[in-house]
This record gives sequence, structure tokens and C-alpha cells, in this order.
Amino acid sequence: MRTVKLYNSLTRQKEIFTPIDPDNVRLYACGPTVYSYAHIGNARMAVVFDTLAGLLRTIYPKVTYASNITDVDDKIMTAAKETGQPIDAITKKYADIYNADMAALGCAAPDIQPRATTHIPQMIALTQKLIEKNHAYASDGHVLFHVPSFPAYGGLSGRSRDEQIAGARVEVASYKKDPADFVLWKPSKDDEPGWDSPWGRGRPGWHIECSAMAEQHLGLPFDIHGGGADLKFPHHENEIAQSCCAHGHETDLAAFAKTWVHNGFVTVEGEKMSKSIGNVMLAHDLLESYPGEALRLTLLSAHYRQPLDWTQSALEQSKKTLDRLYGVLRDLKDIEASPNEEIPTDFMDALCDDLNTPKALAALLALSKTAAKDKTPQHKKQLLCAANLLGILQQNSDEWLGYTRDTSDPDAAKIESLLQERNEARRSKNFARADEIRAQLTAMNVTIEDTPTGAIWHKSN
RNA sequence: GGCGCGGUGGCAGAGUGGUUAUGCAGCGGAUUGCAAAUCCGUGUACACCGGUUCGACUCCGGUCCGUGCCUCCA
Repeated sequence: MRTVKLYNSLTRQKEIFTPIDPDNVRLYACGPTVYSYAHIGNARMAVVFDTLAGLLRTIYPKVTYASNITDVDDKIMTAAKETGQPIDAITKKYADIYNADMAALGCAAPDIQPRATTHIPQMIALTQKLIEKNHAYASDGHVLFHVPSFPAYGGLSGRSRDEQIAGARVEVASYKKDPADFVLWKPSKDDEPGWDSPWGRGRPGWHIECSAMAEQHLGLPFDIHGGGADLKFPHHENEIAQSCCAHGHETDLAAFAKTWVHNGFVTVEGEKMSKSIGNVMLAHDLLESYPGEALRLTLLSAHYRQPLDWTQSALEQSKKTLDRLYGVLRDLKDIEASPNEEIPTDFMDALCDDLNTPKALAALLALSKTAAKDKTPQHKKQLLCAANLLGILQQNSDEWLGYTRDTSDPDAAKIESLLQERNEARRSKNFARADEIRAQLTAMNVTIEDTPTGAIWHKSN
């Protein structure tokens, strides 16, 4: 059987991935807080873990992929205040948009998409457990995790508690026993969302939800926990602290999740993406002008752990690459893909080596070259299988390339008649007129190709 | 200040102790009335300085530069 190697942030090395239960590989990735449109950084996380889940599915009989939606958070409350909309309206709206946008990027829906607000009792129970075990304390309506009670704290991000305090830029709240302590539960004002709890009406801190939801839906320990690199500290560090301490695994950081996978950051045209610079690229907006597959390919064109600079030219290049691949598929239209064919070894080797998508893509391009030349059912099938694993080439090639005829298009008749006229002109060697017509069609976004069997055209976009 | 990551040909981007990454662009050619599309050919690039080695872009040390995180953040 094939094995996958993954870089484990917890051990800081590439490891051979061995499932805890080979009959059910369990994967959790931290999803978005739904207060706005998903940006290209959110999309990278979704695409990376979708691809990882897909790879694992080709190897193991069952994969359970959970990715949460955070629907209670101070940022959401702020958005509600600013827009005057109710909180649930906002979270529902943006959760739906998130799912639609990620689907457009070729991401399969996670098997489980838990929401924080439907897991409040589990979070309260977990918090109580931590208090019972003296890892947390109630203070001034808050419940805080007491970091000094967990000497192993900091193991994921590799920083000692003292270092954090030295580097802290934030004022220490008075209700904290220790500057590093973090909130498990906090009180809500009357106009804020809240739930009854043993500590009064309040709402959960950010980190506890993932601990509670991962435990409930996947069981502990589970195989892989993922998310953006920036979540390593404090979010993932705190998840580990909560979950390990609640279950008496104070010395074993892997008692929550065995393998930690973090994707790198996305910059935009060389700059950090931020609201103040105004360069936040929203998946939703990009999908207006580019197909989801082009966005997806761009996100997979760098290794997932490397930083990715999002540029217009990278996006154009992805589009071009897809055009060429679809062109190959179009040439193979009449070839029936052979029913069962293995995914090519070098392609799989690349993906299995810590999800090396750029290398896999190179293998796929080599494969497309072979397929275009040999035109065999086997090669076609291999190409389709490999592309499927990357989540590309899922569409009809004619449609992608603009060869399909939309009869409702008001230009269609005009294009046809111009093409006719050009054919006439060419036959009578009136090339000046023929070129004039081509220029006219080019202006209409129509590209002509003269083939041995006659001229064909497609819409260029 | 602390912890981390990275500097590869015009651009994007893998990888390796000694052998072509790949793609885009460019250049040359085939094809075409001219194009388009396609095909063929074409680039000894690995920040700098030392060290280890028969041999380093790849390992070690240092320098410079860029960048991320340090309790809002995918």
C-alpha cells in the first residue's frame, strides 16, 4: 500500500503518515469565522485540505474530514453592529457564500461542518472538566485556562511561557492570574449573544470550540489537524492545552491530534494582504472574472507550506495552462477513456511526498504531452485521474474553450455570416477582405482557427 | 527583543551531494495566403563569504537581504 509523508509541525519533520485507525482517517481543519466574504487566504486553506483529503481518500477506505464554521465571535458582533443586521443573518449569509465559493473552487464539502453555536454544551462541559482538574479557574465572570498548570505549553509553536510574556504587546487583564492565561468563557452583555452557564450568561472563547467539536465528531486522538500557519500560535497551542489537559494527557501533546499541518500565507503582489492596504482579494470577486479552476490551480502552483504571492500574472498563467490542458482533452474527445487505470506513479509520488502539488503538476503536464501524442484510452484515463486529484479539468472541454454554441447569443448569426463571407473571400483569394473580417471578429472577441477541415471559431475571454 | 521561514535562470516554481525539473515569456524553425492553434529546437540559474568533501546550488558556520508569528488574523 502507498504511504503519504507529511510535515508535522508538532515534531518539525516530515513523517510517514500512519493512521490511528486505517479504516477511518480523521482530519480536522480550522475553518473561517463568517463575518465577511472569504479571501484568497481562506481559500488556500480550503483548497489545500480538500486536496489532502482527496489524496487520502484514494489510499484509505474512509476519510472523515471535518472543518468548522465559527459563528460566534467578537468580529461578527462588530459586523452586526456596523450593518445593523442580526447576527444569525450575517453568519448564515456568509457561511452560505463561503460554501458556494469553495465549491466553485472545486472543494468538496467537508464530511462534517460543525458550527460553534450548536456545540455550546460541549464547550461548557469541557470547560468544567478543566476547572475540575485545576487547569482552569473562574474569575470575574470569565473562565480562564491557567497556562502554568501545563508545563508542556508552547510545544507546537516552540516558545516558552517566559518568552511570550516578554514579547507580549497586550496589557494583561486584571482577572488573569498569569499573563499567559487565556479565555475559555467570557461574560456577555445583555445585547450580546450569550448562553447560560455555571458562570453566568456568556459565550465561549475562540479556542475552545475547536477542541470541543473535533473531540465530538472525530474522537481523540485523531489523525491530522490543519489550518493556516498563523493559527499555530495561539489558537492551536491553546487547543492542545485544553484538550490534553481535560483528558489527563499533560505530557503528551499528540494526545489531541497526532499530525499538525499548516499551510503558508498568501501575499498579494508582494504585500501582506490587509484591510488597511486595501488589497484583500476575495474569492467571491475573483470568481467574477476567472473560473474557479484557475484560482484553484494558482493556489496549488506553490507548495502548501511555502508562502504564495497572489499576482495577476500567476492567475493568467494558470488560466493559460488550463486552456492548453483542455485543448488536449478536446483533441481526445473521440477517445473513450479506459475504465480502470492506475493514477500514474510519478504523479502520485509527488503528491504523497508532503503534498508536493507543483511537482505533481509537472508530472501532469508531462502526462498531457504523452496523451496528446499517443491518444490512447489509457493515457486519457490517467490524465483525467491525475487532474481529478488536483480538482482541475472537471468541465467539458468545448465549454471551457468557448466552442459551444449559444443560440440565444445575438452575435451568433452575425458571426456565422461573417465567417461565411470570409470563407468566400479566401476561396477567391481576396485575402485583404478575409483579414478585415477576421479583425472584425477579433474585436467581437471571436478567435478563428483555419483547420484542414475548414474554419472554426470560439469565443475568447 | 523572542521564535520561525525563505533567498534558484526575465518571471513563476520544484528538487538534488556528482546526471534535463516543469510552466510562462523570449529567440530560431516547421506549419499557414497571413494568422491562430499545434509541434520541434533553444537558456550550465541556484544571495555573499568561508569550511567539510574527490566533488556543493544541495551539508556546516558566518554575513547581507526579504518575510511571518509573538494572544484580531487562513
